[in-house]
Amino acid sequence: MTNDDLVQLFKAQLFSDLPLSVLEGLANTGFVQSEPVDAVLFAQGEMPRFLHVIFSGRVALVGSSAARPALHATADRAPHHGTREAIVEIFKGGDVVIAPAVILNRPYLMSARVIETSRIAFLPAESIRNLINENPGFSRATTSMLAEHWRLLARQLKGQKLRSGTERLAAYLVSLVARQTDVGASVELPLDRQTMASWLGMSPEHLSRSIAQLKSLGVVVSGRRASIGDIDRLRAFCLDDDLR
Amino acid sequence: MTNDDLVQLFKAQLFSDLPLSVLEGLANTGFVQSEPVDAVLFAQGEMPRFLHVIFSGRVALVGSSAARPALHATADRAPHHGTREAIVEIFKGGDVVIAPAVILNRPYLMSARVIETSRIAFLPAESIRNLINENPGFSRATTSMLAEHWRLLARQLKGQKLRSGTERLAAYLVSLVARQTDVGASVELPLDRQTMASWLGMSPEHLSRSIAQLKSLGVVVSGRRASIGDIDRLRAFCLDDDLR
DNA sequence: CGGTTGTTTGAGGACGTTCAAGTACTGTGG
DNA sequence: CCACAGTACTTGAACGTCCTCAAACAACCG
Repeated sequence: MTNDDLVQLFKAQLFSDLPLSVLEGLANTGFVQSEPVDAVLFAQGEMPRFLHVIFSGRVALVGSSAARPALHATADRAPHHGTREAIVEIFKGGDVVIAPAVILNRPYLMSARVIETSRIAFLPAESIRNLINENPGFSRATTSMLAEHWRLLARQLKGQKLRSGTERLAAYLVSLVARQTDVGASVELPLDRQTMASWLGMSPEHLSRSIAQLKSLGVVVSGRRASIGDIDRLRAFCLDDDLR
Repeated sequence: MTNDDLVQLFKAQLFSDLPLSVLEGLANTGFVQSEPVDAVLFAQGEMPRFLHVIFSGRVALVGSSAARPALHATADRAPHHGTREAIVEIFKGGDVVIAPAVILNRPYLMSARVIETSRIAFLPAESIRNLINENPGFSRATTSMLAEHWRLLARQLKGQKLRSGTERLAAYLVSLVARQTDVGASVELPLDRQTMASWLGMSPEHLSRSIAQLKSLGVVVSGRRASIGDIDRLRAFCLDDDLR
């Protein structure tokens, strides 16, 4: 691992309180690698071997299951794909990809797939578990991170249960704007439509129509740019009681 | 807090590694109380004042939002309720009710409502945060607990995104059977239909119909008893790849 | 026994998906 | 630069799922 990599690692929230010597020790047990789109970091059911720290790019957590056996079993008419998939979470630079499985040393509940070329550090699961046991500061940092992540998921689940598809899209746009520092109206969408649809929990077609619907609220989306006429109207529409 | 309460506290996973003296200290900062059905432990948006440990009974985490403003604004026809609600998680004896907000000292994302008369310990948030900082063992225990909880939610979210309502019901029944030690066919449903429906993310009416659908798979539900003819068939139906 | 509450059933409608076709957008080789 | 894929996105129509509203039952409690 180069010195530059060490700096990157340091920048990740989780490691930023670690004394340099400890961080170096940790870094030496791992390695850094570039991963192309569609690379699979790990698959649902596998035992975790590494904790993945994303330096740049984006990685999606994907849940999948076999396509349904059909209630009124109509013979074996195998459809073209055979699996249903849904993106459950998306991680980006500075994030750590699912500590829970690593910490508990239990099989992954989901797969991780690179959706934007990424540089990723692979830290051996064992090193991480040891560090948690031996370094109280790191243990506390982990606690905070997990608590944050829990809240992310909880917010997701809440949205999934009580917002419609179009409302979720609106909420997503609002969250993008919030993250941007630039004042107002125009945001860059970091995801393509397919990914976005899966992440928002709807079909790509429906996403398209949802976008069309939001036009009546002054939102225009074209390619990867979204311009928002009146953010407050959007906020009202998606029932944004989002708490930090 | 009585001695008996102390034992109960000790039984909760989270505290079972704590030295008795420390546990006593913690217990002395808090109190125990019985709460009737419909009691609200805390509301969405509030700052956490206590960590709640459930000794017995059941508590639901409820997300809520104002009812939608309607896209094609058809005047102000206020419906009878005005809020949409969804149960996001259900906790029972031995569980700790949402550590994340307490740990991070941030407003609750959801409300907690008692759905079955409960005995609950209230431990001051401040005591918990101090304990995490001062006691590495407790910090580690917290880490494990949060990791577990993350996985619970992740499983939920996954199910929500790629299972149909009826499939979720089937999965729920399967999970109930798994938890039971008694061999086979009959399970007691711990929730009433309303709560169950909300928890499974559907309307009570739809739950009713889903139950009816499962009859063709050999499941008979009547009142609070469900008898399952062939568990493996159920498992297959709901695409049960559930990993522990 | 009537009132209250909780579950079921039925009909109609909203939301969302699928399949199929059409329309950009991209890069490639001529 | 243009024609040509190939891919992504949009649009349309038909269907399914799930929700709402209203009414019928059922069970419980005074």
